[in-house]
Amino acid sequence: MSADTAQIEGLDLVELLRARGQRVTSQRLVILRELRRRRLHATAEEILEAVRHDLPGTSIPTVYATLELFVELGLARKIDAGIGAALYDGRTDPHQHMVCRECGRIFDLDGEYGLGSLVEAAERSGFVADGAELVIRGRCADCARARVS
Amino acid sequence: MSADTAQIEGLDLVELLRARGQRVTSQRLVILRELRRRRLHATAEEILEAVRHDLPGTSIPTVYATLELFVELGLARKIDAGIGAALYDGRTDPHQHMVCRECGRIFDLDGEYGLGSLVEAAERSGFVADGAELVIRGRCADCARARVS
DNA sequence: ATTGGTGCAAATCCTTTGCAATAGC
DNA sequence: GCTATTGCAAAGGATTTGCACCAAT
Repeated sequence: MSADTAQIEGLDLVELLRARGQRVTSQRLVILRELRRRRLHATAEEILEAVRHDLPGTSIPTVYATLELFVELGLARKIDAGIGAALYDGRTDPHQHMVCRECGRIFDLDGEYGLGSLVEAAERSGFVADGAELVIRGRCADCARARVS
Repeated sequence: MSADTAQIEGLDLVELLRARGQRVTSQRLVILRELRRRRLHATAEEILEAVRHDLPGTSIPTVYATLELFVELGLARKIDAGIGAALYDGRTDPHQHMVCRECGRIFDLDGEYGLGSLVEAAERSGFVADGAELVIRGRCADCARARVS
């Protein structure tokens, strides 16, 4: 992997890895770039597919390991949307998710709103929270419209 | 299955099934009773284990089908806690869940708190919500204590 | 008598593991 | 050179499917 690729594409990642004494590999750089390029959340399989062009021969265990590493590093979120596979999300700012029961698409819901008070209630019970993930289910605007007409 | 079992154990279930033209089977009655007896949420496998005494020969596909039916009927909630298996919860009143990253136990968090405003925000975007499930992750009181000392 | 439910076995899907080869440090 | 990472193949675990039999209506 060339030095300039690292400098252009994955500055924070390189720093984080160095700080932990972990290695900077092309798989890690390319997978992070792909994750960030997407607007929508992706499954490990989708990332593998997308990355195949730049990194032929990449394997699915590597994709899983890399995505889990990113979650640990705070570079990604793992979303359990209740569709078969886990989704990985390059957005790390506070936002939640809406899953359409009909078309299966997943939408972002920006902002924190009242989530804080639930987490506070959790902490009042002695639980030390370090993450909260809300999944709202229902029908997306498109599917709701189609159903009425 | 005897008539009185149905009357004692599963009144609402019987009515719901009749209304939909579905059959009242001993599996459905026993699995619902078991789900309601538990305080903690159970996996399909745990329900199967617990039900084996009253219903020898019950199969895991039946347990899954029955639990999914209950979710559809509003008699149970399915919780995707991010531990391998799905959990089924006989409590249907509003409450959320806390998952301990260390011991893996799952705790109830009662009340609605601010969840409503997030769901309202979802609806403002055109999404028609019919369910919301929050999973808070972190360390439970016991594990947090053990770690400090 | 009909046909919806069930049990069984096997398939499928997602994710993880073991191990030899490779590449980053 | 040392050892973390990788790729491969295979295992593992959860859930679903296909189909013949049974039991509720």
